[in-house]
Amino acid sequence: MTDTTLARVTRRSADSTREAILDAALDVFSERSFEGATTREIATRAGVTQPLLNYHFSSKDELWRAAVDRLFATLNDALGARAAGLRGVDEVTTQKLLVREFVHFSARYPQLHRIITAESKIDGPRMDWLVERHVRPLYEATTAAFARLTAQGHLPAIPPAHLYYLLTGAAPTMFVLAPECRRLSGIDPFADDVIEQHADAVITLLFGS
Amino acid sequence: MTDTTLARVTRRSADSTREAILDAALDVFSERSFEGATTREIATRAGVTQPLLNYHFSSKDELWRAAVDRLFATLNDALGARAAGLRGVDEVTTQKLLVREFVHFSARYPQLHRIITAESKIDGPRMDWLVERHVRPLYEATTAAFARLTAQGHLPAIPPAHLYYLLTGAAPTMFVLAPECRRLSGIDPFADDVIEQHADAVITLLFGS
DNA sequence: GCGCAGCCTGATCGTACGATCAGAGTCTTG
DNA sequence: CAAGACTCTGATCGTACGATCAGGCTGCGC
Repeated sequence: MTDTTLARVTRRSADSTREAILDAALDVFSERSFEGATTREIATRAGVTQPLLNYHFSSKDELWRAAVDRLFATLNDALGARAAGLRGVDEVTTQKLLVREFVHFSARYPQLHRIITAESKIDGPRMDWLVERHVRPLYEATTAAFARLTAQGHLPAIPPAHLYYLLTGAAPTMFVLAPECRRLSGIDPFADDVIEQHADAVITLLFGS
Repeated sequence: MTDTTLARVTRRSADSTREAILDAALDVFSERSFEGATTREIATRAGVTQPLLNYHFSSKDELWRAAVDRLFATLNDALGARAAGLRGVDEVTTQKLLVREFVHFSARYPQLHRIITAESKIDGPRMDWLVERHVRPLYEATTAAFARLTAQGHLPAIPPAHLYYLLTGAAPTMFVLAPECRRLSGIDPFADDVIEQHADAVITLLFGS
């Protein structure tokens, strides 16, 4: 038992270091973009030394991919769990609640949209990877649902691709620009009631109620 | 006359160099963010050598400010001219057309939102400058108009600050993520009819028609 | 047409970047 | 308890950054 415990402690220590690095990497990459982020700042925020990043991840590029992978896994878990709990519910209600979940996730992890925005500006290899590996599945599922809802008259007659970019623009921007928002309006976008109000607003805009 | 002409030619040559540098700077800053943009790449795109940037602009920081100043001047000119042409028209129609103008501007200069997004992520000195100098006047004017239209029942009952971030998120995102959009949907967001369709969509969402 | 001011370039400065490497410390295994 | 693997650090590599500086070129004013 002693051995197992100690083994666990050791392994957990290494794993928690990896997690701390990924947390810090996600923050710094989302704040400074890939080129502007420095491995030294990520290391400092994670409370480790800079060469350790190259020990756990072979390069800055791979660290970025690992951080993004984990973020999208969290998103897919959240949306998947929400959808699983709504089995049998009609599609309009389901989609409204999924949009609400998406707004909440955007508030919890504004890094998602910061990173997508930063990378999608240029047609680089990281954008290739990001779009094909993570964004496309979400895009296909979302636009398919939008097309069905529009056909049923539950959404305005707007092409699905446009609706997709209206949603992915409208939902997270207040949280992505949170420092600006606080300064301009005095509102803290991350307050629970503000998040809820924003989700209401997005749903009202899209579904009309 | 010869003297004047020649003097003008000389001066215009220098001015056009400045303009070329500002054009390139706007592109590179918007693509790579401030830290990720290199003065060498800006110089290359402008067709000049790198030290020339420090000749015309004292530092990378000041070059950034000059490029942003010019961009916001263009935006304010566009919105001002549109509003001036609508004197006497009722406010609902005016605001719809201003939103349309804003969508068109976002398509013409996606750099605006790329830069705002990049800088507003962190509370740095450039964000201070950007918000107080350029964003706040637009925010105040927009939210004031939204409050009036909501009171008159022309906009859904959503707090003006939320409406502001819904608009500034929904309108430009398709153009900001243009490379991604092309890849995901095959649609070129910068095609004239797509821009028009997107403007229609934004207005439909906000005003319900 | 000569000198001078304005526009621009090549060379180079100090600094900070990502990455590498040898080795220290720690814990498991035999 | 000795050997070895895993985790982590300090020192340092070559490179690319922003900025500076001395000097060349062009074209106008005297």
